[in-house]
Amino acid sequence: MTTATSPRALEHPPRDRIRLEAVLHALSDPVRLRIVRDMAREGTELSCSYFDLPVTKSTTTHHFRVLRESGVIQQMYRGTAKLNALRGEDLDALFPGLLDTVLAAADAQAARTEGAA
Amino acid sequence: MTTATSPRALEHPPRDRIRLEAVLHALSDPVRLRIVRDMAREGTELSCSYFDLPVTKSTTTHHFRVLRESGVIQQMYRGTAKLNALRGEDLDALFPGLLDTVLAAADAQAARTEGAA
DNA sequence: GTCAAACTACGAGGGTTCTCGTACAATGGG
DNA sequence: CCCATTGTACGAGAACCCTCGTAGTTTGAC
Repeated sequence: MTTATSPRALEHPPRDRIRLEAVLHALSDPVRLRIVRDMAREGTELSCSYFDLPVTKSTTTHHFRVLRESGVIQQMYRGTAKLNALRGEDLDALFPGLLDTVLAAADAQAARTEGAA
Repeated sequence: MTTATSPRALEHPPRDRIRLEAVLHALSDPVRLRIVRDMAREGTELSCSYFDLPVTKSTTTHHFRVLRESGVIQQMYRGTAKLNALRGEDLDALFPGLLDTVLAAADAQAARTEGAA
């Protein structure tokens, strides 16, 4: 039984322990990069079930955990759902422009591959 | 026996086959990120033996191959040495600003960790 | 209390990665 | 030709990662 104030706690790295290598690794997986792109496009907190990913729910949980433990996203429970948000401020303070540049690169690559289809 | 024009050929992905995920993955390893930072700092072609890495030569060869096959660097033989250069133009054409942003992020992180020492 | 929805935990399989040691090839100098 | 230098190839071990299925937990609705 957990305390009433934080029913289910989730471990997040503090800002000063976010490592660039871990962020790059988190973003180097196609499924996770897609998740991050979706989150950036919507701009608001999204539940895990919002995403229509080509993997099972178990694998989805795994990817969200990698994103959280690397410091890319923040997660919090709300009822049975789990809300996800990009840690844009933290990332921009540590690595200015990195997230935006990667997102732009992903958009550019998507435009190229879609255009070739 | 190879042709005289290209004594030892090395496979490089053409520009349009460089994938963002592969680039991010290549940069997500500490040893490789360090190699890329050194290359960017020197700005000129460097031989593999220039780098003083905390791994054996075999492992060094492995990391340079990952960098080459992901499209981050270009390699060519020159005598017994092998010269390495960043594919800055290709990367910038595909993913504008990505390399510089990652390098700046790596510098920022290095400054923080060194400052704390 | 019962039930469905949302997500997690655990374990496992299969693949990839990082690392190394040893043995080998290619080049250039004496 | 002999040899030092530079890097490669191959194999192997340990670790990690992505994926899944099954079973379980937490929450909110009825």
